[in-house]
Amino acid sequence: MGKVSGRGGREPVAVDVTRAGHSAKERAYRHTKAAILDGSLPGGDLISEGQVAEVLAMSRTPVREAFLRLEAEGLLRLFPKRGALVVPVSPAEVEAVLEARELVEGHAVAKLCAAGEAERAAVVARLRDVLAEQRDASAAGNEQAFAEGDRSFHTVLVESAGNPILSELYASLRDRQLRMNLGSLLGHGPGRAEEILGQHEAILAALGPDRTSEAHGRLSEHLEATRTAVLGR
Amino acid sequence: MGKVSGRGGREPVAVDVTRAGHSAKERAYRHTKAAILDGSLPGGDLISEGQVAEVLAMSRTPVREAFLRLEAEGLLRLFPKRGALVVPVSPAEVEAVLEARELVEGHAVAKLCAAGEAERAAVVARLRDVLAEQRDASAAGNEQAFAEGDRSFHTVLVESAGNPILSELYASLRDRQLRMNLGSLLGHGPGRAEEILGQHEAILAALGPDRTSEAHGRLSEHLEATRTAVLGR
DNA sequence: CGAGATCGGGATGCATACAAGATGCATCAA
DNA sequence: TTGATGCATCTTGTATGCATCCCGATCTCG
Repeated sequence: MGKVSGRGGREPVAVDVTRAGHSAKERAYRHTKAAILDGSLPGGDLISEGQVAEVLAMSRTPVREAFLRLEAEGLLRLFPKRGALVVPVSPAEVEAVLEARELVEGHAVAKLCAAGEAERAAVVARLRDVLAEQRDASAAGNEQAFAEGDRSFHTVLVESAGNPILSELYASLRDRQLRMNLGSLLGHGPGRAEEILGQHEAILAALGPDRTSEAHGRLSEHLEATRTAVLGR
Repeated sequence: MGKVSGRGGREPVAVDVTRAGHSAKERAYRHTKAAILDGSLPGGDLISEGQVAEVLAMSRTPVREAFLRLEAEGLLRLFPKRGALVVPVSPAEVEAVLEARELVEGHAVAKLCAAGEAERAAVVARLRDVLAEQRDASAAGNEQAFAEGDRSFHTVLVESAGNPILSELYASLRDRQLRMNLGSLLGHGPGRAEEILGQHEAILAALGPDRTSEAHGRLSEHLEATRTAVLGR
């Protein structure tokens, strides 16, 4: 294991566990995706395989595959012989993403409400843990950790439904929304964090048998707040 | 897939693979996808880029990209340095697909019930057209046309919600389910076709304001029938 | 006889080469 | 001045070569 390739020095060989992070394709994918999500590559930009390949010191081949994958995720749009367009975030897309989110999360919530006592308790426990972490992050003023906690909360919720297809879709939705939050999540003050925490708690508190519609309502309120926050109000 | 506008409707398929003029990548994609969906490549098979490339008389590069795309759609699973596994259809996947379908279609139905009179009437008119075609196909014993009509019916329904993300997901779900229907849709007699037509009519008839739960119920019944049919009962 | 080393075939991962489409601009004719 | 045309250049599409990796069959040794 850990053979140094014949060409020039590569990165240090780390543990070879399932963490497939050091294939060129993966690096190209992560790099480009990160650049799109954090706003380094603004929507509307036209980028080329060659650019990225040069920056990452690799050939166009892995970059090409990364682009293809990003197109499937809806972050890039490939134009034949012209280049790759960083899909701009439109209000319509914001709406579509939030609608899909509400649909998927609402389904998970409903399923959870209808689930057996034991299973629901287990999920609720995990949600409480995440919520506690998020509360700590908020208190510490750690925006990054807070955002991750937010993602975890919703992800745990969705995955409790046990449907891989919906989970995967949801992950993609979150990624897309990340781009939209750029100016809004960071721009709003600490009051926003408190609001989010409160809404998460409300959802959590409403999880229970025969309370489906209540839980769904709380979720809708939460996403509605997100909507107004993202749309810049 | 299949744009309804533009080129003529009933066309002898089976040519689109050999049709030059499309890119090699596209040909590789269609060829492989068709082979998976129609059962020529059974689930569990391990195929290689080289095989397909040789059959289609092209290099591995476009085939590689087609494989990547098919993996994103959940039809292939790529193993590093090993090959591409045609994902076998498991009961769990059937369940996941049907659950997701019900979620998306149910959402569309609910939205349609809540929509304005004019818009709903327009969609209903289109659905009636499709249903009529499907009825004709059934009467003519044209399995192929009947299946296409079925697909159209549900697709029109979903697209009426106006959410591209959900529409795209739905298309992918239909593709996956196509594989599951191989032995079931064709195996069942004409009684099944009548049943499907009746359920489509029932859904159509239940579309209206304040009838959301009724329409949803009809839809659930329809999908439940599909479930038992697909699962071999 | 069994367990580990070894070797060969097959497949992928990536780099590189080449061809062709698309675009913008300078040039030229009317 | 204006519009058409040809060219330089950028970018992708595809082919091909090589290195690497994985797996199974065989061989060797205890």
